[in-house]
Amino acid sequence: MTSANQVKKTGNIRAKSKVKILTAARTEFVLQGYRGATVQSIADRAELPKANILYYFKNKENIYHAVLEHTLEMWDEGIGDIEANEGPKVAIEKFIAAKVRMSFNHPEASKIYAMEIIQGAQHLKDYARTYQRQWVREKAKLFQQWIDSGEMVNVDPVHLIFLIWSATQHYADFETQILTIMNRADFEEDDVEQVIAFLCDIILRGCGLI
Amino acid sequence: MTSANQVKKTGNIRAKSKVKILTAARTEFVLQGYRGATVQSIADRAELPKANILYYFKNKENIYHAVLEHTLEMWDEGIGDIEANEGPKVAIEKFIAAKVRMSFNHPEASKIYAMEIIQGAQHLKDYARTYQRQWVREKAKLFQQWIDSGEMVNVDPVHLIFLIWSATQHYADFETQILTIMNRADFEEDDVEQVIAFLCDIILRGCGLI
DNA sequence: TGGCCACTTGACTAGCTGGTTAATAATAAA
DNA sequence: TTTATTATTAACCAGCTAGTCAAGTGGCCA
Repeated sequence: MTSANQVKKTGNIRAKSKVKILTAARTEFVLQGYRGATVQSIADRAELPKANILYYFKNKENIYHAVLEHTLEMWDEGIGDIEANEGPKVAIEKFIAAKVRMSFNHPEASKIYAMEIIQGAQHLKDYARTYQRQWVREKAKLFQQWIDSGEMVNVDPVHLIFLIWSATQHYADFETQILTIMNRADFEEDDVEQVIAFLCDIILRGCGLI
Repeated sequence: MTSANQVKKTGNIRAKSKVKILTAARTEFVLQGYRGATVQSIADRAELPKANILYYFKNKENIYHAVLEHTLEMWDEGIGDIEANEGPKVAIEKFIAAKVRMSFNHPEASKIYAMEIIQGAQHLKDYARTYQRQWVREKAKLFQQWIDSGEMVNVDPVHLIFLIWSATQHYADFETQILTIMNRADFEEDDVEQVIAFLCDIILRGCGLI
């Protein structure tokens, strides 16, 4: 009741400020890391006084948790879904395309997630981890069925999932390196589709699906 | 002359202390990031007083640079060499094997490097970047020749290099996630060879080399 | 033995950090 | 308008930060 009223009364200012802060915080955490991003630097980027930041989030860790939670939601959506009834070829194609698009559209989300894992997933909740384990097991079982029925070559399904994750996320996480090597300032529209085409081509052939 | 004398006279203490410090610093930078790793925390891990750390390295940035330089050397060695006269199959096999072994044997080096790139390669020297660009161009040309001579399928050589980098480094950088999903505490001897076999299998087939 | 010089280290400091407070302003409800 | 709630922000603080310094220790060569 109270909270419902609050949403109606003050939801606008609250919601807008929170978005502003979280957007600034996300960038700052990517650029400087958890410890390197200061409340002041987030405030500067959000163009708000520091005390205002701490009015909406009671401390720095809270800001980070909010950013991380949002990131996990995106990861969850972007992971796509490997559906059983489509057969391996279409399923893998869809999966790769979804993950590549995620990487190009939301590189910051991928970067935050990557840094969190690299540093030992200290802030990641247990449920997020066990959830992933279940997801991988479930999808691996699906791949195994396709292998058993001879629809695809015998490759380790779990490592196949790792391969697709790494290859697709790489374009977000290592953006800087890739752009340097390709001698470009930014990615362009075409790049996304080109990467999808390349990865589908080589991985599908690798799975004996071409 | 002076420096040569210094090496003879005091090289042992100096060298030993520096190694001790850099080892502690590498771990601390991976765990906490650049800003999160404090000189005090490095000192504690190295079991030396803080002032002693700053006797050997004049400031924190210097420590980080030394760690980064060492990391780049390893990356350089571990990158293996793609040799022209061996043909694509053997060349790719060797390349994959070298990079996977690097990831399993020196995950911290890979992690430091990854974090540096993700955060925008702020500390990476220009020469390191242009060097990599040249390396990729050179090797891409080699792949292109194999493609032109019909020895392998027509896939984008630059993206192929990215694919191999990402897939191999993933086992170092995302160690935590992979172990969680595989429900294991540590990697074992067999894992290395299994990963090499998996990646060679799928990528070589993807390149039309099996 | 004595003297030189690399090394060691406790004590110190200026500046920044996350976080609090209290006084004020804006907004909305009555 | 009056009143209650939410939002804003300057000023402040205790603790930590990187880095300095100066007084000392210990090894090595003549």
